[in-house]
Amino acid sequence: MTQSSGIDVAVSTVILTLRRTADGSAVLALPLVLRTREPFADQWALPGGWLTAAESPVDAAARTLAETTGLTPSYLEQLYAFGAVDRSPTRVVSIVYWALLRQDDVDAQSAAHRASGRAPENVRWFDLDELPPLAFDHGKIVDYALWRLRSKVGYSRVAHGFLPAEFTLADLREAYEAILGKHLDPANFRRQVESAGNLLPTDQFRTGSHRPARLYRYNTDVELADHGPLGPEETSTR
Amino acid sequence: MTQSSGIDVAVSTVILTLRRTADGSAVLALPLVLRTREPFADQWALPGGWLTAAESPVDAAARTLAETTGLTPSYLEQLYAFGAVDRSPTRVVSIVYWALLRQDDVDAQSAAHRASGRAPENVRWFDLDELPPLAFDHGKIVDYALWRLRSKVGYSRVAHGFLPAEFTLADLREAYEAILGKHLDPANFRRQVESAGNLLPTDQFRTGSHRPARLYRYNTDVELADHGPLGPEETSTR
DNA sequence: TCAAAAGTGTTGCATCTACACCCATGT
DNA sequence: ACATGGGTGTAGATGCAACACTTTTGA
Repeated sequence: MTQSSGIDVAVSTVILTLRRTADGSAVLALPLVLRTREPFADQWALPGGWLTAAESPVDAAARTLAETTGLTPSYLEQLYAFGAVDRSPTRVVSIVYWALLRQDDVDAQSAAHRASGRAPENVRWFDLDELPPLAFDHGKIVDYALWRLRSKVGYSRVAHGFLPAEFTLADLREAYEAILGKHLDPANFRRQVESAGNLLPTDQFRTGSHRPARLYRYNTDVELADHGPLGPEETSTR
Repeated sequence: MTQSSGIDVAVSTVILTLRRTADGSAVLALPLVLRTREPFADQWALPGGWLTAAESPVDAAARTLAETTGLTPSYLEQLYAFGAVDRSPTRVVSIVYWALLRQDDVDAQSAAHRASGRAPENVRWFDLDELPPLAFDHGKIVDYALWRLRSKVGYSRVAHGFLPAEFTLADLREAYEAILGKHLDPANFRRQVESAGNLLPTDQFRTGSHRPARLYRYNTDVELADHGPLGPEETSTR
């Protein structure tokens, strides 16, 4: 016997990464799924699925994320539980997560998909400034995820979730600039992140353009984000 | 036909207020409900109930809050959706809210209950430092609610949710001190809240002790808290 | 007149911002 | 050699913590 009969529980995820554009700049991008059935057939929606009896919401988010992109996120956190009565023709409560993917992971996976010819047909990546109209209340949900990302980038290390293991300060600054949508002073940016103490300088340098830039790693002793007393069971970082 | 069969959706709320202790200081307090049936019979738990098909989660939170305390909250916001498989013997996803009640509202309601003799038998208010062991994962949930309150008091006006319409700066500072658990410099506190521009001075003064203190009101043009792009449908303030 | 809280002034320290400047490399 | 991004130095503005000080009331 169920106590809240007639209410289904779904899990969806706003999956964000940085895409390198043709002109060399970086923009936020996310994958959407083309719906094949009603309601909202033939419209784009966030990846997700029903919560099953045997898995926790965060596991369901990771599972549907893997099914959509073939990848494991570098950051995954609950965003909000949406449950307005009229948000879907049937009564659905959606527990929504937001995730960050590493740029290089996405590139590798895209290349593998192209090579094998087995890329999922109904999944497409969209730049954030070219989003189509979304099914359900998913447009509002994406806005909220971006707001959370922008709020959190100021006081935590979430921006690192977009970058590979080793990166230059210019890479990191570019991620911040793409998230915040404004330019940052390279000199001041350097001092800020250095004094935060989360970065470990390596002996490697990236060459190729002009003066070589030192490569840094994360100090993995420090968590990617402060998630309060909930701990890593509820907010996964890699 | 349900898609996520066997999963029930519950709504619970961490309801916080400031209690005036015998020695004149202020402490955080919250109401708990003594469970009458299994699981966790005879243990204290957060107020709540099942989400019904016809109401949104925030409405359900406001409803169960009214049933428990007879009151309307001055602040109500979603905290987190808890859904670990093993958090209850049956599969339950709990959408948890946190709410603030005005001190004077609680006092008035308590007096009314005492006068009428109809106070709910199985509801009791506990000071935060004297909480009993809680049912389910509700102890962890209370910890998280406190963490959110303490994080949010720094950059928003949530502390005002504890106070009546007119209050002195000492009242407001006392609320901050109870939330943060430390003393604040009265001079610097005054300058901070004055420069924030959220307070409207009145012509009234509170007399009785020593030098009379000016009474202030909230500037209701400014929302109690910045809740991002979700808007007041999802986060209610009064 | 004295204790205590209300309210104001001031100083010093830390941080942020803007921008000038030097460094090292590919072309 | 020079353009370009990497990296350092520094002066001014801003914000905050600490604390001395004045004001106003009740007792």
